[in-house]
Amino acid sequence: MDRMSAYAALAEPHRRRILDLLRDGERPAGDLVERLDLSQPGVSKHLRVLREAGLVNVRTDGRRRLYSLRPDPLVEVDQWIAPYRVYWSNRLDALERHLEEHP
Amino acid sequence: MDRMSAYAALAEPHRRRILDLLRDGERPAGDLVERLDLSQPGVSKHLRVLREAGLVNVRTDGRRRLYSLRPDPLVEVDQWIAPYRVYWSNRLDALERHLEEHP
DNA sequence: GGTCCATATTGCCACACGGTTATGCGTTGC
DNA sequence: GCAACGCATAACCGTGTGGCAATATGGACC
Repeated sequence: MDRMSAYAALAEPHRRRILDLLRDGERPAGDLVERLDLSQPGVSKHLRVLREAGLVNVRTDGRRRLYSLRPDPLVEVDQWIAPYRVYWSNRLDALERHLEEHP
Repeated sequence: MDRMSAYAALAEPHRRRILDLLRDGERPAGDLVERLDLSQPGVSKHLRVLREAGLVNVRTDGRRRLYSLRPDPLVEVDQWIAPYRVYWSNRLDALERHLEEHP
């Protein structure tokens, strides 16, 4: 298994859910297992993918492992989408102009 | 094959490249084949995925098929990322404050 | 040291993905 | 009609993914 891109990491719904949960702050892995309706090893595997994609940080605290968000790769994705934002806002502008001229 | 989510569709680099090319406007499939270093059926398969994910439109023009961008699913992705934008801009603010207070 | 707790890793499996070559199918132009 | 074009689909294949149960690892507590 070689490292997965941020885009590929985001393709999996459970992984997006994990990131959403981490927006509230650092959480131990077990916390995530409780809310994900997925086996513990399943969650652990997804966490590994997110780690390798650079989307999360881990910190060991006693026997727990605390995960937190590391948004850098998301910034990259956001930058990829940015030009499309321009694209669709232009189309909305065009629509508005159309509606103004043909009410 | 059941329908692929926009996120999953974006996981494939060739497909992102196709969308990038379509930002310049409508293009026939063959045009995309030329620039993708991929067999014609390969491109065709990716176009099918993009169609089923709602990311592109097709229009038949004689024996060509013209593809164009349909950004709606990207808007959804953008909306998913939006809260993270807040997240990392807060972190940047915090960094700035830190630097101001400890120059 | 031994036991329990929290998490990671392994082994296994069904299945989907991405690629290729070969083929089908509608359209155009002679 | 028929040959060539443009593209889609079919058939096939190696590889990766995502799920689970079982096991290993490592810290905490007695």
